[in-house]
Amino acid sequence: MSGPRSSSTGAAGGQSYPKLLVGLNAVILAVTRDQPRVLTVGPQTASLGDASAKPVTTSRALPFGPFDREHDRTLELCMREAVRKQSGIELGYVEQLYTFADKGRDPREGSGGSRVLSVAYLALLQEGQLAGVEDATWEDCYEFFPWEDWRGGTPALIDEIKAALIEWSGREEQTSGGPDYRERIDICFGLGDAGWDAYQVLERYELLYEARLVAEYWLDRGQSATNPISARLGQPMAFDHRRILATGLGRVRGKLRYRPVAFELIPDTFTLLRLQHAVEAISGLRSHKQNFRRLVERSGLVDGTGTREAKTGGRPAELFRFRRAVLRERRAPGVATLRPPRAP
Amino acid sequence: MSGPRSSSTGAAGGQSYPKLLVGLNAVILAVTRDQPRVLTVGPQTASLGDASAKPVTTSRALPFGPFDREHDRTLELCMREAVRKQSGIELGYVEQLYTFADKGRDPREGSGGSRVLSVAYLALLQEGQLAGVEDATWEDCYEFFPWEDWRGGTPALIDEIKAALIEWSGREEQTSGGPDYRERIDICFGLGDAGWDAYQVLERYELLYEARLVAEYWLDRGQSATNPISARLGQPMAFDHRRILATGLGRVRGKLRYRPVAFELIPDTFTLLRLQHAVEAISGLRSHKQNFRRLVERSGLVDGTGTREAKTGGRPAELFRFRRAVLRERRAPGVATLRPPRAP
DNA sequence: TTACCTTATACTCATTATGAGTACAAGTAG
DNA sequence: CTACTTGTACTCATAATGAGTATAAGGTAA
Repeated sequence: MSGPRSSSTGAAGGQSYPKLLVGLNAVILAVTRDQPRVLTVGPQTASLGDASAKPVTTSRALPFGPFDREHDRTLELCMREAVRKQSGIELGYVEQLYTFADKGRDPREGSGGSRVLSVAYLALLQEGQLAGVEDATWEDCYEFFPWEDWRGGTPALIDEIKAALIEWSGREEQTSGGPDYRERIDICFGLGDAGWDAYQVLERYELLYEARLVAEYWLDRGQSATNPISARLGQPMAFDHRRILATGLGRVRGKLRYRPVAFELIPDTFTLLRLQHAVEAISGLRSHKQNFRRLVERSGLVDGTGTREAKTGGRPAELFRFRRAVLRERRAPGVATLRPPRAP
Repeated sequence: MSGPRSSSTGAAGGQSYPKLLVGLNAVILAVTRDQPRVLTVGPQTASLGDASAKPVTTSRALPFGPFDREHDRTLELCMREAVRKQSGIELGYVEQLYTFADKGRDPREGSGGSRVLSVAYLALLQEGQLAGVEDATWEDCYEFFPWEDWRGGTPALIDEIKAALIEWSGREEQTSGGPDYRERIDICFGLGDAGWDAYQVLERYELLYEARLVAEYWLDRGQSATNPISARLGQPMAFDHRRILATGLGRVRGKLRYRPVAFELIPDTFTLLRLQHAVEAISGLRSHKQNFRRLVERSGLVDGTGTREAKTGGRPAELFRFRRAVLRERRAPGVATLRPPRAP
């Protein structure tokens, strides 16, 4: 691989701006068969430490592309174009997610000192628009974050994670007299009375990384994980893509609460159960069916179409449609509360 | 001003990444004397259209600096350092805001085709930590967004803005048979039953820009504003900095609702009224004093200190302190509801 | 056909949250 | 003392929420 040449410095307006490499990443989420999916490409060869070492793991990556400052008027357009080229998908709902530029985040930086800055975007795709995926595949989000799926109750993994984290924090405090990791552990994994906060996906991943439990910690250092739990903490992704995915998942979960983004994930016409399942898939939480219905209907976000779904094995459900006009009438609310049921 | 040289293209990992200029911006917010403030530098000379034209207006800019990929491990550290150098301020609470790279957003791009990408950060500063500002000044946020301050009831400006927007949308529809701007106007400025949504600062600014009402629309095109209302729509800022500030203000307002960020704006020890005033300053809305107190106390976010404030012209108020431990106990809530009082 | 399965939808009920007040407490200024 | 200021405690109606029970409307198997 040819290293990037030494960068020149552009002078503009009396300020000097060192140049660096700018790329784009896309976290493209969808829900199919009631599971949350993320579009991935690959397998990527994740190289160890510096670029000269030989590849070790193959893992999936998020779709990415260079930012083409010649042809693209905006970052978002460039990203849409890159995704279309890479996977054949035409994106709908898109928002900017985060910009990543930490040193060492991309092994392709090598030791040449070059730097890769990535602007990550989040996109939501309606089920039914998922055709035409070319060199990409849809993966279950919870393959990468098994501890984030609480739809079947508290995942068994959670206790193991807690134990491993507490053990780690104990060791840390002995050596460095370190900060109170205990508080962070409590907050992230809901040990106190706080309970589980679905929103904090990134905080949890970062804590697991710091605690050296996820595979990426070791991959980034050219080693392999020693702790037996690591193998059970989900698939690693290429580069820092699992961190980016965590950022994206956390973002949608948060937004579900106060913006009607759930409708970006389902077809234009849907039953309330389908809407509910989409929300549950993303949030990783179950909700009370009757109350969910009440919430959605009262919010004025949907219009009944009068038609009903055929052949469902039970009473046929009415089909609804998202009512855009609501945005004008009330403060556009979300359709999720994201609270796990409280203990009795 | 010397134009940037033509950029070279770095090849990494088989991908080619065109280089471009990367800068950082900081939206630094604080509350002093119950007013929301933003730290600005300048005056900047905003040049017209391309770089060769002569400057026309002097306006304030957000603190900025180049991203130094040699010395800075992360974007955030670089930004903290740049702010320290430019203003002497040591930042506390910081979060990444948005990355801006639209073509033409920075006149320094000139016609040479170079491109400036800025990563903007949001920082909140506690009152009392504001000393030592060197080449920078604190400006009232509402100098830039006079229509965003509803603490004294609906601003008179709002009706004028609505009228101007409706007039514009009418003209637009005639010429281009355009989309229904009316709906956007309704949503942004609360014409329907939706009422005012404090959160949508950016959406409103962008609508005003599109409608050619704010000065920047004309400055960006090397002309001066024709509509008489433009002069009353607040101070313009350099480049696209008013848009960045709008993004920042909208972000904090949103976050007030669901995270305890208000405490980042006030001293460690405070009366509830001071907390309330900080929230009101940022949100631009008044709240009911007794209910605000109830909300804050019940949320468990604060601890009384037993001591009380001296010499206040009335009954002395108890001093409180933010209770970090709450983060462990419950889902960390905000201390604002951001609803304007409903009409009776 | 009926019994029984499924899923959908309606309604109830207790608890809590919210918006809008009133009442009273504890200081200062005259 | 009285008037005025700001702080704090309560009340009360209404709305939102969590957790059920009951009933409706389709299927299929005996």
